[in-house]
Amino acid sequence: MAETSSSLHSPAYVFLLRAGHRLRPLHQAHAHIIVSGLHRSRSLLTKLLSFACSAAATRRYTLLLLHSIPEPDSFLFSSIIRASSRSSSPSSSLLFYFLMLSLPVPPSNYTFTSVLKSCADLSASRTGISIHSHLLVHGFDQDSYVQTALLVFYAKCGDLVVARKVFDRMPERKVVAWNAMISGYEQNGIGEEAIELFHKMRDAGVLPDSATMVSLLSACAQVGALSLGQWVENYVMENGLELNVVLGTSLINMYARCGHVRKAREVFDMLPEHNVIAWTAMIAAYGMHGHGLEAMQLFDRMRSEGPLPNDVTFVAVLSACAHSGLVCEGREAFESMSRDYQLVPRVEHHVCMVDMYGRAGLLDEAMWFIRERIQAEPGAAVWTAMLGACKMHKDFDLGVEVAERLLTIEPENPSHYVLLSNIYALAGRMDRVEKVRNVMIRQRLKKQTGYSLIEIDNVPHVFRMGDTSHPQTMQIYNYLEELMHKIRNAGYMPETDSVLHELEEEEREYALRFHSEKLAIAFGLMNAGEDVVIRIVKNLRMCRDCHLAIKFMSVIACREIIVRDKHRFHHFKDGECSCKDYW
DNA sequence: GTAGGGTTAG
Repeated sequence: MAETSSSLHSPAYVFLLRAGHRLRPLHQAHAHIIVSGLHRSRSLLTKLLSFACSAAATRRYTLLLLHSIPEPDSFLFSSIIRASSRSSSPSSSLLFYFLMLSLPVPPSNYTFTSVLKSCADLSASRTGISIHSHLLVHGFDQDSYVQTALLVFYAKCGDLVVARKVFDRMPERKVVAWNAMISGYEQNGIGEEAIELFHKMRDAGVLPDSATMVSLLSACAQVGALSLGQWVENYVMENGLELNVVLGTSLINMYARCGHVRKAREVFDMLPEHNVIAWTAMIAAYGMHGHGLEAMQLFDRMRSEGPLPNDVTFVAVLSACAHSGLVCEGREAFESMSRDYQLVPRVEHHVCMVDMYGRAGLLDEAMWFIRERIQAEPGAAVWTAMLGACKMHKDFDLGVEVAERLLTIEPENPSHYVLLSNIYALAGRMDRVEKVRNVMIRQRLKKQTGYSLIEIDNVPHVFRMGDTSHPQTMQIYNYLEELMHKIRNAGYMPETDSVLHELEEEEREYALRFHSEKLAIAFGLMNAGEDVVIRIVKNLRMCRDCHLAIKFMSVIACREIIVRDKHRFHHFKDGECSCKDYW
């Protein structure tokens, strides 16, 4: 095919560049290329095709274009595969890849990085695994770019063991490879591993960059590692890493999830630019701390001076309303979503609405919403929210009905059984409680075990219920006994409801007194400085009894106690909780 | 022309 050096200086090329990713101008540029007699220029056609792929032009058009080119080469295929892998329909790149193989045109290392990225983004695990074997056949398994793409593919598909294998076998690990592995752990909810790998990275003498810090902060947010998060902020400042909107958002999220809403807001105000993700993160931050009014104020400001809210923003807004009892505001936001922003409510939004009505005690409204406003068959998440409401407001009949429906939808989920047995217990149906427990034992369903984490002098300590592994165990239990005695004298009465059947059989003897958050608080009161706020991170929801006990503890110990549970924050102070018992 | 980064319900 004729290639003239002039084709890249031709007016047609300028025309093409100007067209960019817009479809109609691309058609015009195509016409221009033909009219100027440059339709044999491979570089121009490659560029045109790549633009067409990024524009997610109709597949018909791109295929037509492709077929009009005689003997397309490896470079051309790699270009369009890369362009499609970054477009809104990455599956096209798989199509082009298999077309390439069938011709056959030999793939290159560039081909594999792109096509693996598509598999990762599509979670196309079977296809990705077969492509793994292709790249072995073509001898690209030692290419560090291909290896990193492969690692990311396995991590995105959730196979961290294989991802780690790829990582460990890399002869040379640059910062990008470390970042990919750290991010992989974090994205899969294994924040501890992400943090551990970060320490290994430092030991290996690899200098972290901004992307490392973003993933690391997410990991800190996940596990509640405040001191490491603060270290990261320091590092960023001292090493002159630019506080851009991505890094800033990660920092906001870390502070919010580690209990420091005010610091989160400071970072938000510091950012040079605010996109929809940064706004959403800050609204969510207020929401999870029960600061519904602040969340709504910020949302109003966003509507008047910020970017357009997206569906994630509305999840944050509705959740904030739900956790603060802002029913009218929430209802209006829900309507506004489709009316003003043409956003289609998804399951998450429905769940928030049901949760919002439910928490507020408007169980009829919640049921009405499920019946009338949800088009398809409501999923398990919606019923879980409904069940939570029944439990909170002690509507046992409805609760049992809902729980049984949940079990038919997701019979393999142990937490539904726990909820159902709780509802039966609250309703006094002990016979049913035993039945449910037996089903669980027969099916070997085990509920998650709870733990609580507290940092003292930047060192994290983890406690589990009835934990005796800590070196200070004796002192902690003695201290806790004494504390429980004091709060009983102050008027605390154990909420025995909560003892029932949240526990496995052998754990019952520990009952309520030694739930992990109580152990962590006792340990914190013993070891933290006088005026230090006690901060606990718990992986499950708190039970009613702990919630009540901690209110008393905040008075007796004269201390502010902040607990993050599975869903939100509780700030205990002077005998009250910021959630206003609204959780 | 190649690999890695932030927000969301229960």
